[in-house]
Amino acid sequence: MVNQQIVQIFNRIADLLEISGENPFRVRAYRNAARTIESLGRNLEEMLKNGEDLTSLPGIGRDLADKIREIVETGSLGKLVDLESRVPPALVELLKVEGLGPKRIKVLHEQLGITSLEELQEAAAQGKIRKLPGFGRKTEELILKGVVLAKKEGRRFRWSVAESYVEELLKYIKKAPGLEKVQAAGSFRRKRDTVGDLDILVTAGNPGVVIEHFVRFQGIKNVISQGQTRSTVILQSDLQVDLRAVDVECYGSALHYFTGSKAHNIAIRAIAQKAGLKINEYGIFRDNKRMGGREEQDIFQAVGLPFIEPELRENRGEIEAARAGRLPGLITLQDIRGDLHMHTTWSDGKYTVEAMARTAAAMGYEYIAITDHSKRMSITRGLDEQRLMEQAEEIERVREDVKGMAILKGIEVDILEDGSLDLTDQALSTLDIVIAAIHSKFRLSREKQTRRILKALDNPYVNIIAHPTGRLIGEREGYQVDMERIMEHARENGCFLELNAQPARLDLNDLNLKLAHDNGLKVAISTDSHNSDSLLFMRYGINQARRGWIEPRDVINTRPLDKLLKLLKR
DNA sequence: GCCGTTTTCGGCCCGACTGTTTTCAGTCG
Repeated sequence: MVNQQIVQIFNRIADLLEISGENPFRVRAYRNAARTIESLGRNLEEMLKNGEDLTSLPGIGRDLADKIREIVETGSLGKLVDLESRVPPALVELLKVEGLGPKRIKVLHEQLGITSLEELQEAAAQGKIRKLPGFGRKTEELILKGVVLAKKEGRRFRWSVAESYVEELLKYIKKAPGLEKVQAAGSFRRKRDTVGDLDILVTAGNPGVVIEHFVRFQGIKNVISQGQTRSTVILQSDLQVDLRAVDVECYGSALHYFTGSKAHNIAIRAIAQKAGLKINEYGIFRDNKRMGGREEQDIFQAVGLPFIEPELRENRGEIEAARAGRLPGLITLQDIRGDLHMHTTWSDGKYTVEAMARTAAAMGYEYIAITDHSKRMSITRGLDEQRLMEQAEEIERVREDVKGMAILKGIEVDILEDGSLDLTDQALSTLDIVIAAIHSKFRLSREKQTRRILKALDNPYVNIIAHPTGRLIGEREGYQVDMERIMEHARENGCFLELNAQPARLDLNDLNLKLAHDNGLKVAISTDSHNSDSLLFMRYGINQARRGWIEPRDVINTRPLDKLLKLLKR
């Protein structure tokens, strides 16, 4: 929590400094520090308590370390209070308007006294803005449109949703005359759980023709810009799409550049710079002589590094790991041997045990676990001890019918408010696998919620904690827990955490997965399927796992059945 | 405000697009 608070304060300071026309590099320093903290995976408050030196963190020097200490100790920051007293805080929201940066906001504020989106909209509607120096009719129109978008700003699309747009768009773009290559880059290629906009890279003999074709896509609401090598449009869904066209000779360098992340690119370029090289989207240059850039690999080669998978490119240690020859061998879909979390008609699933087993067999799995809800989840017709026994009989029958598929008897048992479980130990003892999950009382304090899960982990039959933070992407924050403590306790008890592969959950997230990877805690990647189609959600889980540096050995359901069963015996 | 096996000062990624300029500033990614 403290980390997130610090991230917010630093980003806010950066915004305020930017508007007041401060040195842009100082602004960047605050943003860099915020990004470092965001992807830290460790609690700054605890680091301070342990007497650790925060200036060893990248982008954090003496000054920012002191400011972090001030926030931890007092809950606020004098510098922010001071800035907010000098700059109207509402001006910050004007930065969200497309086309408005610090300079123009300054003019709008000084000349027209504008301090909020509403006032901006009013001034634009009254035609006051076009009269300002450096502004004109077009800018005013852009602002009017931008204000509307800014008011619903912050919207990100789940990766799985973005994927459907990408498929449709690529299919259309491929019809462009003279098109050579087309590839979605950006956060989509890095497989982030959410995508803010789409970056699409093309190569073509005549890029102008491809861009002409692109802006005529029927799903477009608004064309923001259209040039010879790039174009930006807004789709009906408000998803922004940036198309960039380069020569095929530049494909590799452009792909690296447009894949990002920004932080990763900056770090790579800094290395190149020290070696006397210049890297941009057109290639690698030494003294204006082009050294390569046709393949993405050329970029890494130029800075003396092995290829780094797109999912790792967040400047979260991948460059150091690459240099040390310690990049993870990332998991792939082919490594998965079974699915350990799914529901059937016994609770809120739509398909029978047999139907799920047959679909899993067709996918080439060796095993599945049937894990319906327990009785507390009455809305799902959760199982009590009696129905659990009846289900066991059915599972045994299906085992006979579906040869070659091991069907584990399991449960997704509710963790009650006090950390006890919703079924008796006697009932749990009859099962092959026990997944415990929180479905109620999301708003307990961090301490209580943590203890609740720690206690569940102490039950001798629990193997896995399902969707460990309970977040629903874009809908609900996760519940507050001390993830480091939970992971430590899980590891000590021979338990595992789940990476729930539902596209709306993807819980654990990438940072927590990396924490698990770094601490030697194994995870289960499971689809939590409620119908047989969603067994295919496994690939979303794999995407997320790769972002979290997860290797096959970090995952229990990459094991053959006998090894898996050993792991499930605590 | 950060950073340094060329540097403790003087750098900090860099090019495209737009609009309002008459040669470029502002913004964006």
